[in-house]
Amino acid sequence: MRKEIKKNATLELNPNVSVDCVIFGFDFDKLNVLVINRESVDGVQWALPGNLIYDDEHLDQAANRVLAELTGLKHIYLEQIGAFGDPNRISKESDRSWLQSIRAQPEARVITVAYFSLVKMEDYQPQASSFAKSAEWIPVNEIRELAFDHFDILQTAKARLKQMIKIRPIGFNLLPEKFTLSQLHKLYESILDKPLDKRNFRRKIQKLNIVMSLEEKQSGVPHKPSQLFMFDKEHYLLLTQNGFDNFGF
Amino acid sequence: MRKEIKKNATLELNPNVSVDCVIFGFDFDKLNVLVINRESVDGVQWALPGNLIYDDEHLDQAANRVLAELTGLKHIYLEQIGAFGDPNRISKESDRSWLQSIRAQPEARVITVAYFSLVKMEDYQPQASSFAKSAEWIPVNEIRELAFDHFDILQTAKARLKQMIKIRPIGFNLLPEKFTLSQLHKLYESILDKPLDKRNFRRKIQKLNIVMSLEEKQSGVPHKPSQLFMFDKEHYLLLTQNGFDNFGF
DNA sequence: GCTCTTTGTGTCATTTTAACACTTTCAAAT
DNA sequence: ATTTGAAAGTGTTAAAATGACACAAAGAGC
Repeated sequence: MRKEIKKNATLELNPNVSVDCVIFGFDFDKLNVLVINRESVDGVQWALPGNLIYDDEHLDQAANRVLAELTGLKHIYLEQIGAFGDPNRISKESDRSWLQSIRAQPEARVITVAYFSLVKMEDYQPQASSFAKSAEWIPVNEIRELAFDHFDILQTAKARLKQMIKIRPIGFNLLPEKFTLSQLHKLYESILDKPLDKRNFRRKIQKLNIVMSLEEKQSGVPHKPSQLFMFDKEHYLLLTQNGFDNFGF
Repeated sequence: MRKEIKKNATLELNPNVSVDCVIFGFDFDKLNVLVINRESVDGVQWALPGNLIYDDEHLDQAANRVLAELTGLKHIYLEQIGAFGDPNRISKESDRSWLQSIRAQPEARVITVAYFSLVKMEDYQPQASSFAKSAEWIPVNEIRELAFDHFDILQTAKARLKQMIKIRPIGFNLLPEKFTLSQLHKLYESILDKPLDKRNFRRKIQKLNIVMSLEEKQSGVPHKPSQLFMFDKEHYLLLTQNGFDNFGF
């Protein structure tokens, strides 16, 4: 027997299963990811927010709890990416020594279940929170290395996001409630990682009827102020009822 | 400490992590799934082939091993669907009692990592193998219940398959090397669960250049014999190099 | 040679796509 | 007041893709 059977396992960590979260944000220019940093011998090392689950906890709940504990972000919809479980995932020495310092069983085989989400960066400024020292937005394209297998997880998350945005209007989660078509345009270009013709993009979005234009314009900008739009959830739901699941980008 | 730390964990099962496999087959008429059956108090109960992983084993390897052990199927490409881990997944009494009979720690919290694959049914006839008594093809649409959370897993696998076939030519894995366009057509209809116009379907497939027609026809059929085709991998790879990832169904 | 069954094929009207450039509006600077 | 810079906003056209639709051809079995 490898572990004792407890009838009441509440509040007991499961040493074999963790969750990690890939949180994307958009600064109107490029995609960012929320990472936490830890000190290591050779400087700062970034990691995705993640930790072991409790034995009686739903995976989805665990992801939400861990994210909140490490970054303060609460009540966001996390979607599962998949499980990552290379038995040799702890290959770097810095990972090993860090685990020694935080885990009761640093040598245990861990498989991790990864989640991703898209949030409005304006809603979450790590600088302003009590977690300021540990959580940080980093442009996705600048990341070269992360702890454990987190870099792999990030790549998978990017690919999944790219796939998903062609199928569901998740992009709107990255923008404020009121946004301009240019912002939306830039967002799609960032995620799909290719240029999209401005006029064709606008035409397509407007034809789909998934945005509604407000009576309001940008102000204070040193150029022609843009019309503001909102995501039109109702029209989108109508679309899906006819089996719509392809935005055609 | 919940379990002892072993330096050499080889051949030791990890009580918290299992894998389950959803294997789809196509009988030229409808989709089928490979299930194993177990005896229970109230008759026969079907389950997906699955079991605990070893502590030092890659998840993907574990899935292949378990599948081979339970069904004899080897060397097939399994793609991960995701992790399923409701702490209450063992809700049915029959599940509980079955676990008692096969697991060292029947009460342990298990999260399972699900995989799916598509195979040619002709390549695998459970009746003919030594596993005949336990493995069986069942039409997907006739399945109403499975052990544990396997029914959920199956639904997720179906949805994933539907998504995937619009993006990658995985359907060909379900057909023999030489097939007719009608078979391919029926396959797409089965997976997408909607009728597709025959002529438009054929036009699209042929325009994409992903099938090549052979010099060979069906024979022995009591009607006009059909041209045989093969999947044209080379042309498909060319397509992907231009970023092609949408078959437009 | 008749019947049954499935294969295989073409057109047309409509919609969608991709490519492409110039004017408008505002704030800031002069 | 005028200029400048910067992004917003807008339309046409040719080519391609889509969806709807019906009948002749080929073989096996009787």
